[in-house]
Amino acid sequence: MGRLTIRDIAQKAGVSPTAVSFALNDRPGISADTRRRVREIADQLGWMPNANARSLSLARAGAIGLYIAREPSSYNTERFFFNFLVGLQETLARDGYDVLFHTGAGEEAEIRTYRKWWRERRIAGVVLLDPVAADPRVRAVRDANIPAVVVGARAAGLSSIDAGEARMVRTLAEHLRKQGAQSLGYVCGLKSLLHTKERAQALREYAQTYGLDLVVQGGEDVTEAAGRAAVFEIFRQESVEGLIFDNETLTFGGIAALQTLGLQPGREVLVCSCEDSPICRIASPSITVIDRDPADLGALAATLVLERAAGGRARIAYLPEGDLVVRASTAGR
Amino acid sequence: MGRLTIRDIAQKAGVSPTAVSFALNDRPGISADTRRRVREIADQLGWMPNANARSLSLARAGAIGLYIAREPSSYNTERFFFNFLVGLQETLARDGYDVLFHTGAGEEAEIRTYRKWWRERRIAGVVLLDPVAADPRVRAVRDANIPAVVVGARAAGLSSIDAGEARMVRTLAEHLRKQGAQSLGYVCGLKSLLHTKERAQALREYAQTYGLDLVVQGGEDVTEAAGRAAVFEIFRQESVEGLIFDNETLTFGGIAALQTLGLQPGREVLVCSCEDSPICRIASPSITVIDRDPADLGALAATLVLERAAGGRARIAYLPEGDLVVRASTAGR
DNA sequence: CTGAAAGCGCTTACAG
DNA sequence: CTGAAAGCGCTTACAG
Repeated sequence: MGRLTIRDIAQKAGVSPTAVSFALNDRPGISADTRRRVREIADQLGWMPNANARSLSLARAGAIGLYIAREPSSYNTERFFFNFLVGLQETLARDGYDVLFHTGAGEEAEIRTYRKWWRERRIAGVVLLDPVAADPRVRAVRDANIPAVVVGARAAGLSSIDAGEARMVRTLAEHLRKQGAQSLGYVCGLKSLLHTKERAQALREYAQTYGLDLVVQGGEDVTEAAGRAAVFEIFRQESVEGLIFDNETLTFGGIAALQTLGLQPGREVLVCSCEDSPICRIASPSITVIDRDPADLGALAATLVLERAAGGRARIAYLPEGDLVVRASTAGR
Repeated sequence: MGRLTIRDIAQKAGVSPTAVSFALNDRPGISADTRRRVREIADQLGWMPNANARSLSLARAGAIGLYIAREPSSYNTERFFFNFLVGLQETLARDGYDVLFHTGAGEEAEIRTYRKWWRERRIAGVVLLDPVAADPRVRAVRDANIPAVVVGARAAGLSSIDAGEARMVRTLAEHLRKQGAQSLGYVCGLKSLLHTKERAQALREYAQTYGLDLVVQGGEDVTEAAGRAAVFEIFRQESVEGLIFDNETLTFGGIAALQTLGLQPGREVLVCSCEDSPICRIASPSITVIDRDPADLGALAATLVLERAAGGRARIAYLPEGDLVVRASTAGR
């Protein structure tokens, strides 16, 4: 049974390969009886269509590309990427698509990879993560006509997901203010990322509206060392009463810094994170967060990119707002 | 240029498609001049071989399957799976292979998926994670003749990786004993997993050799709640001086429990984890661990499965021993 | 309702 | 050194 093909089934059923193909693909023009017989034989023999032959005939690529162009240090702790990948994969699978997943060095390699995948007819589209200003990837995929969805930024001609960054940090800032913080610090991860800029901008507007002080720090890295350094830097200049961190890794670095400075997180300085993770529940103090499952974002990205690959118009989708989960780190002053 | 093929290049170069194929694949029988001209035209036109046509012709599957059959709760915090995946992918890529990655429900679905992938000629082999006793997957892949590597257990006829579990927990136990612990607790994750059994067995032997007390707890789950519950259970029965946790998630749950019990981790009770993660560095107390990068394990798995897929004999590989990283959580009694 | 034939884009013996 | 032909395993107009 090494090389089981449609011909073998045809022979055994006493019909032509064409008939087998039609029967197995539920196309009209086959008698119910023949259809059933063919099906039974195929099942019994354990036949499954050769994926390459099928894709070649149909001129259909069976995967969506996902390329993560970050240093390992920046996804070591964050649960984001893996959960995103899982959500993406599971939703793609419902339509019979797989994810073609690579990690590697920056932008140029990423663009080269997309082009290669596309020309080799391996992908039906791509999902772009971590958009930056004037993102060269956007132009590259548009020029190459690769269906794409951008996660977290709009781009003319491509589908995109608005993850509600501004709204999210506003929710956190509002919470901190109501808990008594009159001055805020925002510790960001990579300032080249658009979502970082959006968050900073939204916080500036919020601070202005309510007459709060705001200082923005960090932006070079997403390690805990970066979080720690940012907090030291903030408190070298002035004393803030509430801190917002881009993710859990930065948050834990920041908390360590506060403790070194002799400031009690959760009372003297309120702390919250834009990214949840189980570790935020069990840390002490436990961390106030916005609860969004990256898998939902991945699922939404899957839906959008498949729509686009199927010829649908580019559109913007909105990620539902996450819940504010209040924990000990913002217990109050 | 929508559908660029070998014929187009042939036409432009004034040779036959055969010649193009030979030139591009570095096969003998083509003049150096023709070869160069064909290459130039292909590059200039941006031609890349259609992956499906190529695989179909060569009867070569271009991917290795990886299926993770765990609940999301058990990979949320652990960095293991994602880092393993990255290491696997990067090493496979060097030989032009991709990883076909799925997550999903248990055993039966996993086996069904392997069979399907194999019959569809999508994979050249599989990597089996989380082996259990009398693992039905081992039999399934062996019966189906699917080249496979088992990560963490030996299986006749399949390649496997010995990750040195026994040695690792012995190193930790030795460290705890030297820091003054006379009684040990081992908090395991899923007791169905073989590596859990190996660790427990090695610890029992070690305890016997040195006349230490040993209690084994947990085994139902790998959440922080499970870690907490296990520690409460241990101290309800007796008082141990050193604790070994299967991973960082359990560790943090256990630390929370110790604090609730009024026991100071790192002094009254020494704590260490079999799995490192950046969070272990910045927690307080920071956690003593064995430092092994799951990406290395993934890379080794890639090497083994490709060897096997290429017709090599099944063999056992040994993961190099990780370093003991001593931190505050075992400062001493 | 069914079959013979061509095609998807490659690779590879087989003649020249 | 080079080309015409067959084949990989499917799908799909096109005749009957």
